[in-house]
Amino acid sequence: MAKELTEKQFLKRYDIHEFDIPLTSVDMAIFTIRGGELQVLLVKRAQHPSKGLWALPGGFIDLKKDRTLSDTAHRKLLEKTGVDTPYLEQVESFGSADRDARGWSVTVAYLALITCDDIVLAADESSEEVTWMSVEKVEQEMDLAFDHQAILDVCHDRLKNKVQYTSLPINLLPTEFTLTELQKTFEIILGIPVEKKSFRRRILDADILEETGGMKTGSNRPAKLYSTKPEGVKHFFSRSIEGPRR
Amino acid sequence: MAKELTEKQFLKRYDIHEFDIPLTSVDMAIFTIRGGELQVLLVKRAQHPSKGLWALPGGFIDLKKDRTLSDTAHRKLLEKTGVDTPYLEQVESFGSADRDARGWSVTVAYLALITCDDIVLAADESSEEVTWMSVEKVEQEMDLAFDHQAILDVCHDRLKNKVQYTSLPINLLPTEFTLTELQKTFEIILGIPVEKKSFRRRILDADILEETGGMKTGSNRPAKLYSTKPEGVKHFFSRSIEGPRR
DNA sequence: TGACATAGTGTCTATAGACCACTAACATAG
DNA sequence: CTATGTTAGTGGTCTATAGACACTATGTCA
Repeated sequence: MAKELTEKQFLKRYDIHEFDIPLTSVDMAIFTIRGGELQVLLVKRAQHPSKGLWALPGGFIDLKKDRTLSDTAHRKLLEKTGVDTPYLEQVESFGSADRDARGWSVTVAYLALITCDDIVLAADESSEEVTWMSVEKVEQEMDLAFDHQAILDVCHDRLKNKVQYTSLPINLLPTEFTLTELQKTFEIILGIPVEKKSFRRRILDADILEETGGMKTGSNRPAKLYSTKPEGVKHFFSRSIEGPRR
Repeated sequence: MAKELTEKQFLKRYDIHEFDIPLTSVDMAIFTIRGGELQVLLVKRAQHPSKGLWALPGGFIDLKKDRTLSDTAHRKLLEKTGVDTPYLEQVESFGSADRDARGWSVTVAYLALITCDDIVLAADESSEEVTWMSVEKVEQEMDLAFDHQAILDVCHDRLKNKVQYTSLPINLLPTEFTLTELQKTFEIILGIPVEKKSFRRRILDADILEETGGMKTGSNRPAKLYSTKPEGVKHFFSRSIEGPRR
C-alpha cells in the first residue's frame, strides 16, 4: 500500500498532479483516560510528507479490504490499538487543496473511545512509533502533521459536547465501574466539577446501568459496581449537564 | 468536467479500476419551506449511472476552482439555486465499494437551508431537470439514485434534531418575519404543534431577534416583524422543544 | 473503638417549558 | 358606525428536572 512508498514513488504511482480527483483518507482521534487525564493516540510519521511529526493515526482506504468507510476506521483502530469497536463515530470530513503536500486531499475524521487497559499499543507491523499524549498538552504545545491539530480540536469539541447530554464516557471505562469513577471520567472530559447527587440521579434515572452485585473495596466504604445494560449504551438526557451555577 | 462524459469515456478517462483510491464527491440536501411543507431540491440524472432517476444535487470536487470542501458545496448550491450561503452545514460522509456503480466512492453530504423566494431554479448551464419535492413524499414513495435516500434521511434527521435546540429555521424565512411565521416553520419541520407562549418566550429570551419596527398587516391584528440580530444567527437553547405532553 | 475517608441520600430551590385562558387590535360585513 | 371574526400577544399556574448542600452509612486502619 501507499504507506511503503517514498514520496517520489508515490507521486509516480498515482501521478497525482494529473488527477482531478482528490486523495481520500481516514484519520482518527482515539481517546482514552490515563493518569487522570484525557489522552489521545499519536503516531510519528515515518514517511514524507511531515516526516518525523506526530500525527493522528489514519491512512488510505484499502479498496480491496474495506467495503465501507467505517470498515477502514475499524481496521485502523485495530491496527493501532489491537482492539475494536468500543465506540466509534464519524465526526467530520476535512478537504482542501493545501492540507496535504501531495495535493488536493480529503480526510474523514473518526472519534474512538477505548478503555485504557484494553490497549496493546502499536500492534502495527510497520513498527511506527506510537504513543499516548495528553490532549491538553497536544493542543497547547504540539505541532501535529497536516491539519491534524484542527481535526483533533473538532473531535475534542465533539466529545465535550456529547458528554453534556449522553452517557458516552461509559466507553472509556472497563466493563465494571463505580459511579464515582464514572463521575470522575465526566469531570475529566468536561474540565469542571460535577455535582454528585445530580450526577447519580441522572445516570440512574436514565436506566442504562445495572448493578453487577460486586463491590469495589478500598480503605473506606465499598462502592457498588455497575455495568451497562445490554441494550442501551448511549442514552440521551433531557438536559445537558449544567455544572455549578455560582 | 466529468458530467459531460458517458460512462465509457468516464471510465476510460479515470481508468477507475486501476486506481486504488476512491472517487470523492459532494452531495447536498437543500431544504426550503414551500406550500406549508418541507421540500428538498432534486435533480434528474442526465448521465449514467442511475440515468433518469432523481438525485440530490452534487458533483465532483473541482480541483482548480475549489480550495476547500465547503467551496465545492457553495459552488454547487450556487449552480443549482442561484443563491449562496444562507445556511450550509456539513453532515456526514458516506463511502463504500458499492454505493456507485463506477466503483469505490466517497461523498460528503451537506445540508443547506434557503428561503423559498430567493430561488432562481436551475441556473445550471447543463439544463438538467431540477425540482422541489416534498420531503415526506420523497422518503415514502420515491426511489432516489445511489444511496441518496439514506443521505436524505440522515440530513433530515439532523435538521429535525437541530431544530429542537437551535434557532436554525430562521434560515428558511425571508429577512423579515413574524413570530407566528417562525413558529409555523418550527412546526412544519418538527411535525408537531408547538405551544405559542413557550415558543415566544424561548425565542425572545434567546435574544437573537430584533423588531424591525414594521408590522405585517392582514385582515386582523397586525403582527410585529422581526429580523435576526447581526451577531447571532443560530443560538442554543438550554432545553429542547418538548411539545405537548399529552 | 474512634478517626478518617469515601459512598450514598433527603430535601430544598431555581429554572424553563407546558398549559390555557385571557386581553388587544386590526379588517370587514351589515 | 358598531358587531363580529380572526389572529397577535400576555398573565399566571403547574410541573419536571437539575443544582446545592448538609446529612447519614459503611468500610479500613491506627
